[in-house]
Amino acid sequence: MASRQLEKTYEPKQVEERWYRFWIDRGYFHASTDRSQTPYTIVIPPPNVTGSLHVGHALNNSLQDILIRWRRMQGRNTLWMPGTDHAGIATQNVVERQLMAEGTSRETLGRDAFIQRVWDWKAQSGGTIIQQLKRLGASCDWDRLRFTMDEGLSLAVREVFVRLHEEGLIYRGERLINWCPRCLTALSDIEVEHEESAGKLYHIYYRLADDPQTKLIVATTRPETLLGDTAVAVHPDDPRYKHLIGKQVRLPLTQRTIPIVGDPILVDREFGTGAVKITPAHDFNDFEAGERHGLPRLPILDHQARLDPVGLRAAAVEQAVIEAVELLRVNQARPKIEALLQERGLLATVEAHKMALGKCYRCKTVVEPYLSPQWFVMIKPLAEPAIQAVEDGRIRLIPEAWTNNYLGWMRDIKDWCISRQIWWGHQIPAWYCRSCNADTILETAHEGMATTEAQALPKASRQRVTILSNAKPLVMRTQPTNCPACGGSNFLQDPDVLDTWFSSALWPFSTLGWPEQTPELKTFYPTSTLVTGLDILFFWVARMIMMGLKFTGQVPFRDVYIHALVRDAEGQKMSKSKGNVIDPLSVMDRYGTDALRFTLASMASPGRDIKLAEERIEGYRNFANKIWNAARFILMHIDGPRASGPLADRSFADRWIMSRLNHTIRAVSTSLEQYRFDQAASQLYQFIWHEYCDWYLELAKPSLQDKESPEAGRTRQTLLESFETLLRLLHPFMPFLTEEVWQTVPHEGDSIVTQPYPSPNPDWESKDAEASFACLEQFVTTVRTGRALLNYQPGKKVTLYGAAVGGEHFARLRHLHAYLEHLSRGTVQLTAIETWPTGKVLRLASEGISAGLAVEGEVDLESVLQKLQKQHQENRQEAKRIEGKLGHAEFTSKAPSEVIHEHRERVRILEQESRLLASSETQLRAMMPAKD
RNA sequence: GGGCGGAUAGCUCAGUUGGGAGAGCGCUGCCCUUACAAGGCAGAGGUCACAGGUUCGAUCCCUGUUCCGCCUACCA
Repeated sequence: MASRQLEKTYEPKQVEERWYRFWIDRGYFHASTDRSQTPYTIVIPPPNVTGSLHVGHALNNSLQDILIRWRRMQGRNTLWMPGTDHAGIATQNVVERQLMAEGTSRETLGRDAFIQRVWDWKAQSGGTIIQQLKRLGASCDWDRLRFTMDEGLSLAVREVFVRLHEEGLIYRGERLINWCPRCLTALSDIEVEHEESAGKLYHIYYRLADDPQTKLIVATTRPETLLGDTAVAVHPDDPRYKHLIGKQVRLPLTQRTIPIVGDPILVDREFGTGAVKITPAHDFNDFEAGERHGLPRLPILDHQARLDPVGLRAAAVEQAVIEAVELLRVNQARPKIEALLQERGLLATVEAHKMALGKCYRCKTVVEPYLSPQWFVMIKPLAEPAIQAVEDGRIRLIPEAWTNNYLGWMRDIKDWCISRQIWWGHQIPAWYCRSCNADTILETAHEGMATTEAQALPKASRQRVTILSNAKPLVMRTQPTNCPACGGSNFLQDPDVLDTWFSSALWPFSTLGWPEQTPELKTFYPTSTLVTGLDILFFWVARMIMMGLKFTGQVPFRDVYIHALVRDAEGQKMSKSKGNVIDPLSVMDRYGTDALRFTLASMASPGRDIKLAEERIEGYRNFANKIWNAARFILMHIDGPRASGPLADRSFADRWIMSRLNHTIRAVSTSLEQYRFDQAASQLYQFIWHEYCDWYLELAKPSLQDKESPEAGRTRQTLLESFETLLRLLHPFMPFLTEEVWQTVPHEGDSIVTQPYPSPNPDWESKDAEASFACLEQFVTTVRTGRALLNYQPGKKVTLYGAAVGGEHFARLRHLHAYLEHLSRGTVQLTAIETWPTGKVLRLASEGISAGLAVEGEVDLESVLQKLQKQHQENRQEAKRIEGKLGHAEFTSKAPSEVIHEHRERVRILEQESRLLASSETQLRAMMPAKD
């Protein structure tokens, strides 16, 4: 029966969807707790449910899929746990935009209806990225798909919250936190991005209260906040100012006087004027300085970062000033304040000043330090074991260079603000008894509410609830029925939700059923490897380690592979606004999924960002096509008997390719074990294209094409055996192509997905065949160079001569005589150089192998001669260099003997080549018409 | 300010017990040779950023300099 024939080019689109469905239908990706094989587990970094696949996802998930498919083929019980993240702020924004387009708002809908809207949205659009991951070939166990807001995961969140609270590791308090005045919520420290920007440094006069002639100059970048100053600090050892400590200054634009305090921590004597204003309600350092000196906090900004009239009045700001700046945003108020100071002659100088501005990582709005009651995780006790786990190697970061980064951050970690003033997310499981907290729960819709805490709530919210920091929460797994203090049953649940990363931190065990001790948890936890980008090392990885250790007593994963960031071809970060985004979906459409995956793998070098250019993808598309065509060739020649038998009985070509295949299997396996996806990819590429296709298939042709050949049966056997094996070796990288091709060639089993991954076989190794190949390659390449020089047509039969330095190489050439004639397309005479004709032969040499080509017809002898001369010159230079080294007594006495021997051998070969080239030149000259 | 990484062919990057500088893409020439023009064959192209040091010998190890990234930080 004739084998199936393939189309001339590989068309990925036609095969990808078909095979993916086949794999899913057969349940190949499903992990089971019943299997006895060693588990291998990866939990996916859950993409935002609002997300759609970008090239960073493509990289991240391609690498995970390579690992998972590799381990699955190795026979491990593999689980790749998929899922998505509810992405609090991002998702809420998406749905709010929809509402806005409909002319409504979440406030109009109310909390419950709004949350229902988000769920509706998720049901309709939240599966986008999951479908896209499937297109990428991701072999996740989709039966186990999880979402951070699922019931089970939410249960885990409440459990963790309650337990941490019971241990005193979660607390509520009024602190300065980072506040985004656009998202109207608190952010954790790491959600603030610092960006250098040009600002101004204002020097302002503060007059002494009892001696207005004496002025202190205070430097600030934020003059508008002076309205909330409660002190001025100088260094206690500063001779310029220390006598002023304890005195009062008049605070400009207000009716207040404030003290001068000495503070060695806050004040840097070298900077500015050496005198600094203290605004405890609007600056982190000042907050701490305020604590040290017992200063009051006067908030003067509202939740939208506008100058708040209530706060300004409370700060005794002059009425005229209030009228000038009230309800202006900070950046609008600043010039007004500057002008007012100028008018009154209180502005000394203004100079340009570079500073790092904190911005919201989601919306890039400048964040404000903002005083409000929030929930925090006391992090030091959790960080300590997480540091230990990495220090003692229970968790390995790869590349290792990130370890110090991690440790440094963990050792200096600050308490984690986990409450967010949004609706979409895990609402904090804390309830307040209304009767016991009658004084601390404020429920007015009053616009100009005076307290700072009231301002923490979105202004637009009609049902304003403010829970003061001294309210008494009941933290419980479920809503309490009766107040333990008063027996009352009227409760208010804390309106805040948790930071999305709080639930993500539980991902490796919450997805496996924790807090239940499920079979899944017992089988698959701790997980094996986490694959992630550096950008969420602190957001996610560090927190998973802390929570995993705290609640399971085990590390959540053993290896953390940190991959690079994908940039555009110019090295710019990809962003929609720059328009330099490479869309992986479009890439898959045009070049095929396998080409994209292989490209990303090949560029995943450790410690370096990936600059992705489309030409690279095209190159690997061509690679896929090359394999496709190799398959076509094989299918054309496969019909006929196959003779299996010991490798020793097979041809030189067969033994050589099996030896190289074995070498490649070993190399690829080692690379994968070390997470060197780039190396593995290039080893595969090199072997398949430049050894298997370029040489082996050519070497195999004579026996395949000759019906009489006694070799044919054995060659067909090797051809198939090697090809089927390399398909399996390649499968984790190019799953679709390999399945498609594998199904057309003879094989055992239903799918390549579940076939064993190749392992090295020492019987395949043949040093002898590899040594022979080196001789063959030298000879053939040299002949080809000569043919190109002489401008011979590729098909032209040529008379050739061959020789070698050393009997061993010469014997190998003799043994390979038929191959030499086939590949160099000519008749080859292997005899000592001395016996070659003395005229009309172009003599060339390389690495001790010599080749002669009969010169016939019209030939541009001049250019051939030039080429020879150049080569000869290089030869002499190299020989001189090496002889120079050998001439130094220090070298010959100190260098290892192998090195010296190697040098001598090289000189010997160079000498031989030199003689050959010289005689070749002489001959060429003799053939050329004499000049003049 | 602190920390980390990088600088190798036109471009993107490999390159460990220190000993003849590599790949892919691009470029040049020849070729539609019955698997593949998304291809074949051949070729050109490098003071391995700079300056010192260690060594018989340095792209590799050490020191310093310059430039470029990234992370991190409260210099008002």
